[in-house]
Amino acid sequence: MQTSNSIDHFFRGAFSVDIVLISFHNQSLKLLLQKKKDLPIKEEGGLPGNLIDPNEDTNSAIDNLLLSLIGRNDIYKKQLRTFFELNRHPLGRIITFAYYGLIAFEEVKHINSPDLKWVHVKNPPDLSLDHNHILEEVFKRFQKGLLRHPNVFHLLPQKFILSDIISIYEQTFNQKMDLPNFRKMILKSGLVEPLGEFKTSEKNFGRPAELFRYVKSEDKRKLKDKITFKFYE
Amino acid sequence: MQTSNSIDHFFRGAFSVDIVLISFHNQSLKLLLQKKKDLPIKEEGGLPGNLIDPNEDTNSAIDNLLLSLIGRNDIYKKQLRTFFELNRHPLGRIITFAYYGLIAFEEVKHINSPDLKWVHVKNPPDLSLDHNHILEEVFKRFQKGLLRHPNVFHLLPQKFILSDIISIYEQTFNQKMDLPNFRKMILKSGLVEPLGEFKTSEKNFGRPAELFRYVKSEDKRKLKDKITFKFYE
DNA sequence: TTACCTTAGTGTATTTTTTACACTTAGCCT
DNA sequence: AGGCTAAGTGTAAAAAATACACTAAGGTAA
Repeated sequence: MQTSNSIDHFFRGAFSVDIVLISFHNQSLKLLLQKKKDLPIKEEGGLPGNLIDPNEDTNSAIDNLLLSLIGRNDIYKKQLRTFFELNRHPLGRIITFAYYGLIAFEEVKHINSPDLKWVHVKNPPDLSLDHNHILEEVFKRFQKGLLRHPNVFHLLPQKFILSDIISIYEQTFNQKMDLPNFRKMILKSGLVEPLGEFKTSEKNFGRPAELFRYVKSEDKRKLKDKITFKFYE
Repeated sequence: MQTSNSIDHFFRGAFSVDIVLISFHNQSLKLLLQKKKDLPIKEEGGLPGNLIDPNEDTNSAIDNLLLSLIGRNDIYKKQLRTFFELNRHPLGRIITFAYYGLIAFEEVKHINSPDLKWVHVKNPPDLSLDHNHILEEVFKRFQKGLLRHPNVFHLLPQKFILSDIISIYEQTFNQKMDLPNFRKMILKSGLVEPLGEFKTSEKNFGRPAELFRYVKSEDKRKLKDKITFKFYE
């Protein structure tokens, strides 16, 4: 601790928010990237982000960022951790709050800015600053989230088919799942409800799949410790 | 984003580290508190902490803090999250990195500073700033850690008895555990090894318990998804 | 010495959950 | 009609979690 006349010395840091926005489209997990012109950065851009005004609340900073990106901020989002390495930013000591957000692609498919681009989450280009590192870390948390919480549903439209869920899990964890057993599990969990409507696949073959909707459980607490997907191999 | 001539505006924040240091002594979970004189604070003190120099790495800040508190920094510790509410600190915008550390009591029982005090972790006094809130959050993470990782062992001496483990879990989760089944579980996990030595309880009655030691598993990865203690009632 | 209290530790039968995998169904295509 | 594909059902076996009776090793007190 310092005496009060040197205390100003400590107030020389800045904050930012960055978001890993994930969506699911065409059977693949997407990530939103943004080109930035006003920083010494790589061509491809990086994670969307903004500096935070010292008088601005962090939550309002992420809300404003989302608003500017996709026109809304009522999506599923979560602050994951802070990146604070001393030299992560060329402008000085900037620590960043990394968020991730999940959104159904149909909600954002209209956005059309030359600065924004969806890429496959599993092989992103070189990103600016330490954003590849941030992405990596956040992706791990995304994985954990999928294992312990009913987060998939934020990536799916209102009406979805069970094999979309399976597809997301298989992609996220790079593993094949056993269809019959997954089905029983998800059905037994009470998280989904069949709608009696069916949908033929885009490829136009195979048995049409039934559509389901997500049922929010009254008892989230129980859920958290109950949902434990397990994979083999 | 701002133009470069106004960028200084953003560099007005400070950082600190705070630690929730937990130990286990006399069948109860303890927490280390520190009295601070140089801040507008409550009598009882708060979590031990320090401001971080803008040029100092966060990890080195926590290491130095630990060194000053207990004379060593090679203990189990983990950065949990950042607390960043706008008005959490009267001196200005200070965000804090909250760590927790686990240590066997015998390693720290010698420390004897008038500023430091161990209290029962479950009913702490009023702490300065938002430290009660931080403690609450960190304690939740401590609980999760106990469920998913072999963290108990950091609270125990080299040689311990199985009922100490049980005691820690029962206290942490406020629940009675089934001794016989717990035993099978922990034994099957391969995390402990019997030493053939025995210890009569302090109360001097009941069958003497066997001493065990912790065996670090080669395969931590498997552990993480394997250990899932469950409680009843 | 014996009866009895306390805590440590074992054994086992039952229930529940997980896993493996064969089989059926519903569509389209040729 | 036969074959392909993907959706969906059924079931049996294996593994894990749970309940709980019982044995063991001390101490204390009559």
